[in-house]
Parts: sequence; structure tokens; C-alpha cells
Amino acid sequence: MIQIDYKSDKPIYEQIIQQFKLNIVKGIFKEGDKVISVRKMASILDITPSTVSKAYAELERQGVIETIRAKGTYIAGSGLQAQDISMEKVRKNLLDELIELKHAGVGLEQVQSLVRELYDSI
Amino acid sequence: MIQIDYKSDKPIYEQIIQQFKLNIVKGIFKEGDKVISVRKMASILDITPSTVSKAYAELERQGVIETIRAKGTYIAGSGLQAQDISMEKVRKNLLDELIELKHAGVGLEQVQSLVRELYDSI
Amino acid sequence: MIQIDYKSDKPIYEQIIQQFKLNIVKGIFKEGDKVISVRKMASILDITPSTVSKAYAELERQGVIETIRAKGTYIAGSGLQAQDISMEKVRKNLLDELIELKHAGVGLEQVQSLVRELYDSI
Amino acid sequence: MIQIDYKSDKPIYEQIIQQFKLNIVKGIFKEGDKVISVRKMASILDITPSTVSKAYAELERQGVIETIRAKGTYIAGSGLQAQDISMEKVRKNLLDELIELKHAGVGLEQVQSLVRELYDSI
DNA sequence: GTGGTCTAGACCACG
DNA sequence: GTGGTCTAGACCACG
Repeated sequence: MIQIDYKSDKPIYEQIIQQFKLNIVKGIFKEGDKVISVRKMASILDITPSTVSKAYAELERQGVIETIRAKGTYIAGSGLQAQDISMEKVRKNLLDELIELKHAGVGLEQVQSLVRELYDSI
Repeated sequence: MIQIDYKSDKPIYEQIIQQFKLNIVKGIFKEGDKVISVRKMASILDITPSTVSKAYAELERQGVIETIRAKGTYIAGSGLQAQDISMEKVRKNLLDELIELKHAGVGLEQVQSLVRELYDSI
Repeated sequence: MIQIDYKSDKPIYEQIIQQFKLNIVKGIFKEGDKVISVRKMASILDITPSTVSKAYAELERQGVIETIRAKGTYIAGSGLQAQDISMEKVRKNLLDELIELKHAGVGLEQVQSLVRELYDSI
Repeated sequence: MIQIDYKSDKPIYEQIIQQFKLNIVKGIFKEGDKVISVRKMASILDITPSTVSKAYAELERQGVIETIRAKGTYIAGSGLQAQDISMEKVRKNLLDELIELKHAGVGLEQVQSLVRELYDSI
């Protein structure tokens, strides 16, 4: 369910966050689903529980999951999620990549086609 | 010419690299233009020279600038540049942002429109 | 009568305690009223009886309810209750929120108006 | 500058956050002031750096401080801060204390007077 | 059993 | 020197 690239320069806790969002988009994680516990996730991924904890805390802050005391963690409803996205940050990151592409001589049409391909692959 | 956001989480040397590419795309920097020296750039931006050095080294590696011994550094021709772009990395980063957007419920058409807007603003 | 927010970070037993006080203030629970048993409350709220037990024990310690051996539990008279409030704790918690508000630039008058609104809503 | 009550049930990192806000309100910390480094704060308070780090991360999320890469951390402008306060949470916590007070028989006027006293003491 | 807090470090990129 | 990430745990309240 959760694929971690240990060689990536992207922090593990960020990879976990992204994988959660990916699984939700793909319909693998559905609203109300119980999320594997911090300890179990940690032992499966063979990382320390604090790293998983950090990811879960951020996911909760973003409204992606909800924690119920001493019971566990659950996938939240999609209602909460949409509003919390930091569009400003996404725009900036997107702009960074587009500068890279435009500088490399890739035209808007090719970019659009790449975007479509990637978006549909999600 | 070079705008640095010191509060950004993006490393300063990466910001310099990006600003060079942006200036080239915008036509502000043209092939054969002399590039300000490491020391001058460092004093203008009020940062340590080694940071500028790191940026220039990477720009040279990517074929964006060329250093001619004892003469100085120049903007390279666009021929060299195009091939060195790391499409793999751009794809990955683009995918990251698209996951974020799709999870937030932003549809492909809206994404395309955002991409067009940003691309054209460059 | 008793509303529990299972997603809240406030412990369930504390929520029960507060709901009792709220019901008494609102006149829904009156002196001498029989209080539902631990087991019934637990099954109604779908929580473990020990949690209800913990709430009742604290309510009794605070003089809000009284247990009469083998007869059951009852809402106590208001005489007992007033004195047991931990003003020190309330002051501290109140201060915490006021610091938050003052830091956010909310003036005393706005705070007073908010306090009035909330107090009257109880 | 930063007073920690090690006996308090309030987490240390939350106490640090609150002390920052208090110092800003009191004018002890001013916009642009350099904030003591994570390591120094940790050694002064005799706690582990990760706890200070957690507090700083949350303060940054709230826009109270800003981190400049490898240079250090600074008190942010008050412009950013006001908007980020979670009024919902403050309202809830305030309501909790007001229920406690109303249940204890404390009238609105007394509450207002207490609020004034505490607010002015900040 | 659950997540939250904290310890006491290590290693890292950045500047 | 700086903050960010991660380790490998301990202890805790809650249920």
C-alpha cells in the first residue's frame, strides 16, 4: 500500500503523506477506513515510529486522517481536505518545474500533453 | 536581475540557478553575455561566495554557462542546454504536484488552465 | 443528554464531566435526579464502563453527584458544588486563551463581547 | 525570557510556544529579533533539542517566527500572525472554562471582571 | 493497544 | 553553526 523509496532525497515522512493522498485518489483508501497503527506501519516499513508519527500528525493537520483517542486513526471525509491544500505552495512548485521545462525548450503544448499523461496515470 | 528569497526553504544556490534560466527564457540573459563574477554576485546578494560558486558550477555542468579561463564566465548557446535537462526529475516533481492537486479535487481541465497561466507568465 | 465527540482531543471522561455540569446549569439535570448507571451510560455511549466510572468518580469528588450505596447515584445539591471548583486551574486555562487572543490582536472589548456571547449561550 | 514549568501537565513544547507569544505581546520579542538557536535554547532549558525543534516548527507554521536557512530564526512581522489563529479552538476552550465557571455559580459580571484582570496582566 | 511527548543523540545540507 | 530528518527507544494517559 505504501511504497517508500529509501534512496530518495524526499523525506520518508513526506513520502508517506504523498502515498496516503495517492491511495485516496486511487480509491484504495476510503473514508472511514481504519489506518494501520503507527507502530505497525513503522515495523512494516522498517523505520522508527517517530517518523510515521510525524507523517500522521501532518496528515491530521491537513484533514486527511482523523485520530480517535486510543482507538486508532481513520481516513477522513473528503469534505475537509479540499480546503486545506496550500495552493500557494503548489503554484510555486509547479512554476519551478515549468521554468525548467520552458528553459529546456519544451513548448506549452508538449507540457500540456505531459501533464495530461501524468495526471491520468494517478 | 537575480531575486533571492532568503526566507524560502529553497536553497539559495538553487534559486540562483533558476533565476539564470528564467532570465535566459525571458531574453534578459543572451548567449555570449558576460556573467557577473562570483565575488561580485556574492557581494550584491550579500551571501557567501561559496554559495554562488556552487550555483555556477551546477550551471556549467548543465551547459547553461561557460567559463573561459582567465577571461570570465559567459551565457552559453542554447544548443548545449536542451539536452542536459533531467526530465526524470522534472517528471517526478511534476507528478508530486499533480497528486496534490488531484487529491484536492482539482480536475484536469483546471490543472491545464493553471499550467497555461503559469507557463505564459514566465 | 450526553453528547460525546469521539474525534475530540478532549478525553471522553472529561467530556462526560462537562456535559453533566452543562446539563445542571441548563436545568436539565436537577438536584435529586437519579443518574443513569455506569453500565447503561457505557452502553448508550458505546464506550467502556471504566471510562464512565472515571467520570462519575471525579464528579463525586467534585460534589456534583452523590452515590448512595445499593440505591444508585443522584445529582447533588448545588451547595456542595460551588466550593470545589479549582479556580486556580480555571484561571490558568483562561489566561492561556487570553494570551492567544491578545497575541492575535484581539482587544479587550472584543474579548468581553465574545465572553458574553459564549456565557449566554450556555 | 522563557519560563518552563516542568511539573505542568502542559507539554513543554506548548509552553515554549505560549511563552513566545507572551513575550511578543509584552514587547520583549520584537519583529526581526534573532531567536536563540534550537541547540542553545535546549541547553538553557535543559531539555532535548527535538522538543525545542517541535515548538519552533509549530511557531513557524503559525507565522510567529521565520527561519532563514543556516542563518537562524527570527521573530516574524505581526501581519502574518493575526490571520492564523484558530478561533474555533479558542472559542471551544473558552467555552469549556465558562461552563466550569457558570456551573460554579460565578455570574457573568464576575467573569467579565476576571477576564479583564487576566487580560490586563498579560 | 493506541497515539502523544520526550529523551539523547546521529547525520545531513546549507552557508 | 544552523535547522531538518531520523534513530531507537521510554513513559504516559486514555480506553
